[in-house]
Amino acid sequence: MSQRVKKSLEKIYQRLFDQFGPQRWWPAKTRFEVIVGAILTQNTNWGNVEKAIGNLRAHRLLTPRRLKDIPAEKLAQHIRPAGYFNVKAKRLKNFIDYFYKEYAGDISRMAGQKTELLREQLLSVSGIGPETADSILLYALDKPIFVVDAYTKRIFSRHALIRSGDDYHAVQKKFMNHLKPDVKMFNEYHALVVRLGKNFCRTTPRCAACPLNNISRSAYVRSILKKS
DNA sequence: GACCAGGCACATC
DNA sequence: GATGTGCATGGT
Repeated sequence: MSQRVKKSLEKIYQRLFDQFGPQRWWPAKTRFEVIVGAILTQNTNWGNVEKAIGNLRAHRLLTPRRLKDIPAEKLAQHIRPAGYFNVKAKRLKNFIDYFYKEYAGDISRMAGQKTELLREQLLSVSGIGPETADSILLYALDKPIFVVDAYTKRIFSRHALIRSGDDYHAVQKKFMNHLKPDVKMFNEYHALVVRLGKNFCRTTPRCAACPLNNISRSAYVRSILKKS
């Protein structure tokens, strides 16, 4: 473990938190709703997901039992605004099948299981990849897992804390090897990265208003940039 | 009208 | 193992 990386990751977290404050993720009423949202938000703007969730709520479909009983084709029509509605309907049904098979549709029972086992199980469900699995673990089940997304890769490679070619697991390891496993902090950290990514770091490498501006000029980053 | 958004599975080379 | 493609809506 590198002390400099640890310092940088902690400093960036602090800077983002000071700038944006607590993000209060995940925006959902129940843990089950978090899981539904995690699948619906794949490659999709959150506003569209809210519309789909609104439809599900209006039709009283936001329970494991109701989603178990509804056919995928019918479910797809309710979640249209979230995009990819046919594949996402199947993915929700795939999760529900697993959820009943392993935990009888009981979220508390699921939450009582070990993180590593849960992650393995979630990844075996067709339609749940690393980011969705980790979002479920962290935001629905309160497991200390760091969620990586496209923003994380873009922002932290620009700040030379990861390599641009690093895969999901490599990036996740970087964070988890250098930060204490803290559910509340991991929760905020990922949400803050998304917040930053939405507002800054879109196209230009560095913009003047970015809260991380002078962090990227740290001695550590300078030394990395010099080498490359 | 192009481009993007809190991915993933599958085909092809 | 790397790279390409389909899936689809709604906002900017």
